[in-house]
Amino acid sequence: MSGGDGPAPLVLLFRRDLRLTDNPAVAAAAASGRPVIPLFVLHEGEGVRPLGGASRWWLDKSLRALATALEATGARLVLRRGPLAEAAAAVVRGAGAAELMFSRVHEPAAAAAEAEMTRRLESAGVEVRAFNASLLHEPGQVLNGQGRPYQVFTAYWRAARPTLEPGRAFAEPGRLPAPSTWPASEALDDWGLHPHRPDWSGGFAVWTPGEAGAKAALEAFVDQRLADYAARRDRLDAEGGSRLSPHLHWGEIGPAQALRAVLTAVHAGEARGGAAEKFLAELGWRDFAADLLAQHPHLPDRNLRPQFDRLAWRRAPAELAAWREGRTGFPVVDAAMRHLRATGFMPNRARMIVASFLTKDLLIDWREGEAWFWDCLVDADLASNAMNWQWAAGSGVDAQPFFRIFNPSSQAQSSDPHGAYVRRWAGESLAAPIVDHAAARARALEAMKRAGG
DNA sequence: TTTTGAGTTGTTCGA
DNA sequence: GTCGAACAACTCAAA
Repeated sequence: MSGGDGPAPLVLLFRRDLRLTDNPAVAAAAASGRPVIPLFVLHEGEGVRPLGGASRWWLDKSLRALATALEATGARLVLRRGPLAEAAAAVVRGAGAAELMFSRVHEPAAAAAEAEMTRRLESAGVEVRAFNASLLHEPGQVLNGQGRPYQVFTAYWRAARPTLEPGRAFAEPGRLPAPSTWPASEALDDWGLHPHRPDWSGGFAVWTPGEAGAKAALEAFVDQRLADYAARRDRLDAEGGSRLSPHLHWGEIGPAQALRAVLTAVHAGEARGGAAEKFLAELGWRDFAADLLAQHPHLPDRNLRPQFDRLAWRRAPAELAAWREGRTGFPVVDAAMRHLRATGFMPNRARMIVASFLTKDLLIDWREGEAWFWDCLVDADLASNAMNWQWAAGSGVDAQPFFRIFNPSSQAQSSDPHGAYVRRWAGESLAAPIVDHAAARARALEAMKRAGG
């Protein structure tokens, strides 16, 4: 504590929790009685994968929304770049802060950076408190009878689901006491998060990043689509998904808030338990992916099943480019890939179709697809993206039988029976098919049999 | 330790 | 057109 003019300030470090409502770190900071200095660090350091383009676009808007919301509390959002530990320590030191609070990011590299930051601050006599604002269950929390982490979702969820309760939301902050002087902040415009030359983000206007947009999205989902969720989420022509994934990724809304909203709707008789359970299981998949990534730090870049290391993936740059750009000649694949580029999003069912097409029909390494999704998706999430690509390729822990290869035509027939989705996103000029599905299927089966044998 | 049942999302073929 | 079986083998989780 410095001087005689009140308590030393507290640094409130925002991570993947860009919200004020139901945020444990924000609530704790507000209750501390200390002046609060909100900080966001754009973490650039070793082992940390740079954000993809769509994620950068989203973060730009979300930080602006957070800064505005903080202004209403009398606070300012301080922006810094650099390795997390250095940037946070510099702000703490400069402000003479006595405490730092943050909500954990559970990815291995991020967790390591947080541990380094914590070590450093604590050795300088600064109190550090960490919270969970982004998962219903943190990695390592759900264990089987042997005390070991689960490797398959169904068993994981059987154990995790019964422990979920609506719980109480953390209080919103009122006015946050301001420090006598504010640390210098970088200018968001200087970070260049919004794309330029070219600005490809015109179609992203369908999104409203930030806490207000997240709350509106949750409300619209619960009111309008939850009741039919289980059936319609697999329809490409119905927009039956929750569309919450990017908001959840950046923590503009927490999974606990979604859980409460959904259970409340069921309780009020606005939706059946079955639809709610289907959605809750999707929240469970987020937790499960984070758990798997913590268990297997190489999930994003190494086959979980080692026999896949022997698989003879094809190097086919022209076909990879055709896939990326939606020029494969398979209407549903091309529609989905164009949808992705235009809006930064693709429905879950479409993701499975294009992932199966890349890894089976084209026999191209799933890591190529993972990288493209990482760059293009507004909800790009290291754990979920990697887990799902490995699942689609068959190289993951919770693997499907390798002969389970999607047929683009029958998938289109069941998920887009009237062709509305295809017309919307790939209405004009479809190329001739770049592969024959039956032959490609046989090729993939043969290659996978050889690698697995 | 051994056994047993099961595993997000599928496709094809033949009766 | 509809239906059920076959498509491999393996790993995981629990009893």
